Amino acid sequence: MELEPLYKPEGVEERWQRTWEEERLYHAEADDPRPTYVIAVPPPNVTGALHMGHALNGSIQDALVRWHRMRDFNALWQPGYDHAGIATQAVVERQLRQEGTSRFEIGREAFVERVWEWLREYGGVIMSQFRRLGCSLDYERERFTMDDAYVRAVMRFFVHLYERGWLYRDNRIINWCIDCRTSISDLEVEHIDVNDALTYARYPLVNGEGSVTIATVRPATILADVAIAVHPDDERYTHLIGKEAIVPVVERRVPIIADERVEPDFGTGALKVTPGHDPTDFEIGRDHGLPELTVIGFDGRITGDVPSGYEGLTEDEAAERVVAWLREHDQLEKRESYRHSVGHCDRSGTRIQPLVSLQWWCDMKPMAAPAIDAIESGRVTFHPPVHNRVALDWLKSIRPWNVSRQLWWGHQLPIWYCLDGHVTCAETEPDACTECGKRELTRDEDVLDTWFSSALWPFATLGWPDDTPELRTFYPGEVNSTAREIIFLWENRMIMSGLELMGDIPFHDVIIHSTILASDGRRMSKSLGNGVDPVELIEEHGADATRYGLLRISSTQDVRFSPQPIEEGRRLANKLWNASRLLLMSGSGEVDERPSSLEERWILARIDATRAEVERDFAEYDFAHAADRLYHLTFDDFCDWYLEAIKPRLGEPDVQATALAALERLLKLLHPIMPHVTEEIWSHLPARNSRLIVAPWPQAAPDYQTELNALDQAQTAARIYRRSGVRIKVMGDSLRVFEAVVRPTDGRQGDVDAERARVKKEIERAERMLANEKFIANAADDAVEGERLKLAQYKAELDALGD
RNA sequence: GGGCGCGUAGCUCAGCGGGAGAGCACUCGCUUCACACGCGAGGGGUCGCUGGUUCGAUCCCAGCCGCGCCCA
Repeated sequence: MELEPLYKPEGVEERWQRTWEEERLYHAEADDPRPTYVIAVPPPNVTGALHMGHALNGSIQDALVRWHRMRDFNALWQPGYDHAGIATQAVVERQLRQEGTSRFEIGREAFVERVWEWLREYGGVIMSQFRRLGCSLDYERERFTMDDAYVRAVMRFFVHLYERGWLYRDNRIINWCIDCRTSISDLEVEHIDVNDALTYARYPLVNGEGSVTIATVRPATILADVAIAVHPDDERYTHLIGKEAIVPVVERRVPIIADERVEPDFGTGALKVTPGHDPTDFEIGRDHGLPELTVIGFDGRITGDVPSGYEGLTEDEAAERVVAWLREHDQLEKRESYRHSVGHCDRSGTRIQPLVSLQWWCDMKPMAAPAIDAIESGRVTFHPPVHNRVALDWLKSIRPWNVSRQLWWGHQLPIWYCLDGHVTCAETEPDACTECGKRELTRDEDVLDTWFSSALWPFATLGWPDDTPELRTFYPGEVNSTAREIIFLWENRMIMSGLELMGDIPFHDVIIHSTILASDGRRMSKSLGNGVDPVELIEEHGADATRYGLLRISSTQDVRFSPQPIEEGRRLANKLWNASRLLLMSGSGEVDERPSSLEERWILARIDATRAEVERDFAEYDFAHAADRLYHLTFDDFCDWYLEAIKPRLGEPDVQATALAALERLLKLLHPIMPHVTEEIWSHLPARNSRLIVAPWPQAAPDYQTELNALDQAQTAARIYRRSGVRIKVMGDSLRVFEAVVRPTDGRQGDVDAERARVKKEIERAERMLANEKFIANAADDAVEGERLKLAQYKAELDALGD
């Protein structure tokens, strides 16, 4: 058989990817009677390209899916995309801008059509990149959150929540992004430290009784002040509670109130209350029945009932004018520099403008309660387990969710208003107002938060709300795997919606994988330009090597990217390839376990022990250790010991057959991590007409377990000989293995005394420990036993050195 | 402000109560008929610092010093 001495993944990998998909080996059927194993891929953004997080997460999920497929599960890995409302709309709006037009000029219908056009041309590249990584997603089942069927599920969900009374329209404070021109949820706000100025302003008390000084980072919002608040226990201000102060510039009389949310240590301890433009102030305002004035509009400019000259200014311009006013009126106490954390839009990076706006809100508390119970009872478990608490903390302090977005791309709210302002909520366009029967209805212009639809992913992709065979077979799934920042955005919401709509959790285990940082220790980001493109890694090293390398570093903590583990994967693929070459080129015709010698029983025992360990690793989602074990099994045990030991007998049919059987076991263990090279080698095995991807995972082989230490003598002899040239006494099979592997040369003179001295030192150490009465008395039994065992081994070694 | 995590070999990281590990890098020796993307040998670490618990601490506890993340 002719095989290249260097394994080249290019071509081979694509060929198997095509074959697997064409032979529908990725596909799962709903009427398959076997137990199911289901993972729904976290739907990537339809506009995006594969990044390192996707690649790692894909490697993790594919390893699990392939492993279960081999273990005879009906394994479904559900693919698809979300529509990424803000991101997609932004891309198309930019295109329109370049054409000199805008969405407002072409209108909503034409705009949405443009988005679809854009998606047809440029959208959805990630699935082809997942294919190139070897991910065995069931591509026939690709779903999109804007599919007609999916839209229907979203509408059903909305109406369901509305009928439950959990959806309501209210003027509340929102996170407004001036660039995206929409509200965003709390979770899409990123807090960044910025340098600001803290302005101390004196507010005179009514009736000339002095003044109270407040500190603010946003002087422009003084225009919307409606109160001064102090902490009820703050003795400096107790005498002021109940009195009134006069807001600068606008000369408004406002009450001085007491509220525990005021931080006495911040600034002067007196807080200007601006419910219209600050989340905490908004809460205080609601509790105290204060008005909610807004003076900054959706364009970020001053608006509303403000003194002349302010309207139309930017916030900074207005702030300057306010400060000038304070200075002129001797009400400016001081300004000092101040560094603090400020909310920014995580898409555009723009500073968030909190403002009060009429939006649709979802009361999350009723849905959070069952989700809390699911996690606390262990029905849903996060891995690593620290994240259980992270998820629970968020659920327990959950706040109303602003679900409407001022966009055109997405799921338009199924809400219609009649001329009298009555609200009709229906899955499809109603004929008339349900309250007054008027037939003239206007649909709410807003669309839903993208995550509102993503929350339905584990069951909407399976056909919900219809009662489909897929839904009955594949829900609930087993696992969801994602990045840390997605815990609240997605995992918690899927758990909530699954429990609410399906009456069951969507999955049992949530894997939170590590974040792969750039080599400088910072997050990979487009703006920093420090990212590494996984597609380039695949092209350079192969998908197998990339998968191996990513899994190898997928520890529980964040890890800096380095190409070394991927190169390690490439070497592993090459090693495996060459080990197979050796066996295949020796002209074997059979694959059968017929172990007759020490080293044959030993390698089968080693492979089987590793099988058990890898199973445990996979079950614990510890892919780094699984990869490491398989690397050392291949290099050290299989190649350096077993293959070297049998080389002199490779011409014997039984030896060949056993070796191929051992190789077959090894290939199976490696397949979930390195599917391509293993399938390629598998295809070269004699009489092969099946595929490794669906080959049965090796069964436990208890027969071999007794041989795990069989090579100890030969290995000890090899270690000593290679280091010092000293040959110790070895007999029987061990001697034969020693000679085959080490190939000792005659006449090499070793320093026996030095070796004896080294072993004696070890013996002394062990004897010293065992002579310590407190050690014997206090240490665990197996610790003591371990020392006795080591002592015995060293004594035997000394004996073999010819004492 | 609240919470979580991390500081172990030059680099990237395992280990987390009983003799300091892996891969890469480095040094030396091998073109041995599967593989030089290989084989063998080796150098290199007061396991952030200071205390404490323990027969025994890289591992547990407390404090400190650095670094990072999440939430508000």
